Amino acid sequence: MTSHRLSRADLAGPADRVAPLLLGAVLESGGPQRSSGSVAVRITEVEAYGGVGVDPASHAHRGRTNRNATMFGEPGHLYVYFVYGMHWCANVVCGEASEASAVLLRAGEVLWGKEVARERRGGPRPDRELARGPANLAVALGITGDDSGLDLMGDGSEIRLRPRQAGAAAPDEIACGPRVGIRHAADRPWRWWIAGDPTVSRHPGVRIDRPR
DNA sequence: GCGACGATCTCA
DNA sequence: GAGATCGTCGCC
Repeated sequence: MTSHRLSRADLAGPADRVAPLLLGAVLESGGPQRSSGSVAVRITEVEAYGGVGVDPASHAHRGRTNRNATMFGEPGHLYVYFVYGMHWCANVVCGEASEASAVLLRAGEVLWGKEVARERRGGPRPDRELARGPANLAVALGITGDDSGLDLMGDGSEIRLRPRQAGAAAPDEIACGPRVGIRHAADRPWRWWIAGDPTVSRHPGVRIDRPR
């Protein structure tokens, strides 16, 4: 246990180095800690996305646009984008400002605020599924496009990022593999997750589709 | 201005 | 295996 806040400097490294550091970190949304309405998620699965020109799978690959503008800003800010006409996905901006890299938060374990999260997910659901998958994680935390650009490192921020506790998610418990759902640079092993954690969205080689 | 497609999820 | 559903971006 530590009161050390994850610093902006910690996030200023390259996405593929920052990403595994975020495993075990806690993202909290809403009012004061553990007050009603507040939801906290321990991050269990992430993906790194590089910046301009270096990562064909990244939104920033072709340069700055209106949508990805937040990625070009300070590390430690929240980048939220809309996909498939219905889902929001949350990222932590990292790297040096203007580098435009980010870490997609793919899954987490809801630590508190489970009932709020369950309501937002729209009905009865096992705890481990409350924030499993990037779109579901955003729903559980109540994150939408309105939150894009928020400073996650600010004490008074609506959404806050806290470092993982000492000892949690030790390196030998971290697994990595290819990113999910992308076409370009699909072989780059830039997805990290906490090995064996039931809240991770997909495990390699494990079929999660229901059998027909 | 238009059209194709996507860092997904759910149900069958 | 496919549908839901719409903002974004590249290209005409």
